[in-house]
Amino acid sequence: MATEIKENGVNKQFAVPYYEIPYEKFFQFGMSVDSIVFGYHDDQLKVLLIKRGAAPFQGQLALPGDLVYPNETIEVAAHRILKDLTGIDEHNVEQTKTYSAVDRHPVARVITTGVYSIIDIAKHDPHASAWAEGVYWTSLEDVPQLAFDHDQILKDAVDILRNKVRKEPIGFELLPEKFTLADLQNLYEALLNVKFDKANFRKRILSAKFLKDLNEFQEGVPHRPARLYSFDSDKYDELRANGFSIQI
Amino acid sequence: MATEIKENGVNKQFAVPYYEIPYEKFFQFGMSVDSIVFGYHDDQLKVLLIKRGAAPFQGQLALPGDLVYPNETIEVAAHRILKDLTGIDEHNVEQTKTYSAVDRHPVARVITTGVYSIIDIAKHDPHASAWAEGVYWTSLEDVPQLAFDHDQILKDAVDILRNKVRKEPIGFELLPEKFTLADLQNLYEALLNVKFDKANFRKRILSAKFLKDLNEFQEGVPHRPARLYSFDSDKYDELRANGFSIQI
DNA sequence: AATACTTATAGTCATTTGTACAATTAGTTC
DNA sequence: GAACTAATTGTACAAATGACTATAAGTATT
Repeated sequence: MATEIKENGVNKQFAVPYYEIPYEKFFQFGMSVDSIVFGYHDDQLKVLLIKRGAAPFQGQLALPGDLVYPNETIEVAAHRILKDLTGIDEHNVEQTKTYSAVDRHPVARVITTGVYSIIDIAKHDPHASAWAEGVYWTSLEDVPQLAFDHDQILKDAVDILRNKVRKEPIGFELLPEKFTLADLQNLYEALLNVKFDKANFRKRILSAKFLKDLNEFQEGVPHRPARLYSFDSDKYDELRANGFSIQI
Repeated sequence: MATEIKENGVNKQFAVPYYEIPYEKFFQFGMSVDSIVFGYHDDQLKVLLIKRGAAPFQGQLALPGDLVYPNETIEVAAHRILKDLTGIDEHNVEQTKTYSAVDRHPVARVITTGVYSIIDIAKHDPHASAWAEGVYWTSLEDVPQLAFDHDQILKDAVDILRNKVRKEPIGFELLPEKFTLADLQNLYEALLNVKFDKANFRKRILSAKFLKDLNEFQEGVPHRPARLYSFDSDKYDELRANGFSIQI
């Protein structure tokens, strides 16, 4: 290891020789994370927006997001921030893209990473807290102009979600433990904003073999009760390990 | 717009009320970019590595990357840095992921975004400059342990590249203006590390209709000369606009 | 208790796509 | 001209897709 030159406890040798810009300037970025939380309920796909209660863009709708703490990863920050602003706790996030336009934040140089997740609206009860003045589940077609570059961030996230959904079982956590094929079809139709033929959807899903037939049936419906299934994640992992991938 | 509280020219109202951590601490991130440059030549897929001539990880192989300037986007920085370190100028980059583990950089808090591109090895002549002590085209299977978390960054990039390649025409800039179907097949085989049946590959590609038949033929080959094609980007854009997507 | 109504599920069938492989073609080299 | 190499075309069967019909199993209505 080469000799280390330390200043304020920070080794700067690796950067110094090649830049004319003062060293400190390289370490003045703010990092933020913006969550695209998709929600599903009653066959509808929505996105969670907050009303900003602080400048900039005070009063305007935005994706829930904020600055990353110095000792956090993006993913940890996403979890904390979403909980702070909306009370929503549990969610598995995945990155979309990182946005670094120099003027994307009107106040400081802030680079942001988008992360998305899908949750069951019925299982969560968001409420505005911290500097959020309101939280709203909004249908995609009703989303108004958002703060910052959040329009673009949301658009990109929708694209990524729809691509993902077609390639692997996603969103089983959005259905009850036991669900019917019609439930599953409704979920996919809401996520993708398309309609499938019922008979063919059934064939395709069943041929993928990651559903467990529970040999139970719906009750209390005013028509022929449907068969209940559950998601067989062991089977799915096994299929996946063998390089298998479905196509919806 | 709410009243703005400025300090050192920076509006801090939006952050201050909710954090116990001093404001400045949120703006001490370093941002870097690491380029995964895939190269193609002689039916081989390689990745461009540099030997680090500065701490940390001095002497070790790494992806070419460095800190983003305060006035640059990630993409602009990627271009500049790759040129500085290797002399490679033109390349279209796309993001892979952003890495934010708190200790991923041993010296400072640096978040990095991966970007990848594919270039024709024959058309570029990389040479080490700035703090790079060497530049190497390395076959994927020969890549040693890399600096930082670059092993993971490279692995993720390969996955993303391979996914991408299967879904849209990519890498036509890696072939000469006029190429044969065998050339194209070799390219895909190198990128994906698989083998295709020649007859079936031909049928699939031609049915996608984004190749222009030039009605010209190879010359000087010791066997039946192959028909030459070029990539018809007008046709491709048209197909793409109609929601069309190929599957290799 | 028969009929209407609703949704689930099964089956049919023509079409397209995928895959393996054989056959033919068009050049060069010996 | 025969042998060789690789390009290209063709063929045959399997599998997947998609539109559609038929039947089943419940409840609600009369």
